Amino acid sequence: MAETDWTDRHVARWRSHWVDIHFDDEVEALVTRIGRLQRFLKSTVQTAVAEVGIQDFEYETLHSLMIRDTPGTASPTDLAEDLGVSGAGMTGRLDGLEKAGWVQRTHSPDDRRRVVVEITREGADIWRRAMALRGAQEEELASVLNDRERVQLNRLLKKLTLWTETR
Amino acid sequence: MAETDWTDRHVARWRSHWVDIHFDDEVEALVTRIGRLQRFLKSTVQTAVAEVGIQDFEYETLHSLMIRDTPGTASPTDLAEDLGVSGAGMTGRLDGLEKAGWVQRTHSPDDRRRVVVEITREGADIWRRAMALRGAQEEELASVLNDRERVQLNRLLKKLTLWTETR
DNA sequence: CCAGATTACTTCGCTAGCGAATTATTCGTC
DNA sequence: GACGAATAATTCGCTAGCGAAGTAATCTGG
Repeated sequence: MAETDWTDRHVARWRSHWVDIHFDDEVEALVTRIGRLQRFLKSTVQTAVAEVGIQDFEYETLHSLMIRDTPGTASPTDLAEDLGVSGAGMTGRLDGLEKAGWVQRTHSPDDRRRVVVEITREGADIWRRAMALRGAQEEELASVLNDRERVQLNRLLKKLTLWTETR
Repeated sequence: MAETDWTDRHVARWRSHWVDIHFDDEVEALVTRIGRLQRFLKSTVQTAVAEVGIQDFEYETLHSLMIRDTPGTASPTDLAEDLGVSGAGMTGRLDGLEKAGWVQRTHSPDDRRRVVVEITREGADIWRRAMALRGAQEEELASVLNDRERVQLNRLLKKLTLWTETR
C-alpha cells in the first residue's frame, strides 16, 4: 500500500519531530484511525438521516428503541445506558421525540416511578426510512473490503471490544 | 471465539426480530464496534488527562498543535480543520487555552487577518504529562492484540480511511 | 488606485448534553 | 406499619460547539 492516509502522515510527523518521547506507532495509528472513521461515519449518518427530516441523535434513539428484546418499548434508563448518554440527556431527547410525535411516554402501572417509552407508528416509519439511507452509506464504505476482510476486521475489533466490556 | 460482545448481541437481536429488513450483519457489526471503541477511548482519555487538570478537548488541541510540521505553532483554521471542529468552536477553545496560559495568540505581522497560535512552556509541559497518561491507557487496550494483529488491523482500517479521505 | 470580492477570525444566538439537586415512589427493616 | 434508604426520572445551571452574521484586512481587475 504505497498511498499514505492522514494517519500515516500524522505518525510520520511525530517520528521526525519528537523521537525522544516514548510512542508506539501502531497503537497511535490504531487509535487515530478509529477516531477518524467514527468522525466520518457520524457525518454521513447526519447527512443521510437529514433527508427524512430527522437528526442523528434522534435516529439513534429510535434505533436503540427498535433493536432490543422488546422492540419499540423501553425505559429511559435502559436507553440512556445503551446510548451512553446521561439520564438528563435522555430526558431531553425524549422530550423532543415526544413533541415530534415519534414516541410516547406513560407511567408503568405497577411501579409509578418507572416510565415506559413506546415508539409510535410515525416514529417507526421515519426510523425505517432513515435506516435505509444510513445503511446504504455504510455499505458503500464497507464495500472497500471484501467478505474475508470484513470478517477479519470484525474479529480483531471484537477482541478489543470484548476487553473493554469485561475489564 | 465463544464469548459474545455487546455488538454480537445487538446483531442477534436484530436477526431475531427484524428478519424482513435488508441488513448486512458484518457491516452493522463493524460500524457498531468502531462506535463503541471510540466511546471507550474517549472516556479513558477523559479520565486520564483529568489527572493533570486538563480536559480532553484541551488536550486534543494542544496535541494537534505539537504534532505538525511546525511544532507548537499553527493558525486557528489549521487547528479547526485537523480537529474537525468549526471555526467558532476553535475560537472558543483557544479562548480557554489562552486564559489558562497554555497558548498565546498574536497577529501575523505580514497579514494582520491571520492569527498565530503558539504553545507556551506551561502548555507544552502539561501536554507531555497528559500524553504519557493517555498513551498508557491506549497501550493497555492495544496489548490485547499481538504485533501481527496490530499491523493487520491497521492495514484493514487504513483501507477504510483512505477511501473516506479520497472520495 | 479604488471598489468589490475574498479571506481569517470573532461574535451572537441557540442547542445538546452533563452533573448535581430535586421530586416522587417503592423497598427494607426494626 | 412507619421511617430511612434506595431507585427512577426530571429540573436546573452551566458548558462546548454549531451555523450565520459581522468585522477587519488583503487581493484583484478595470
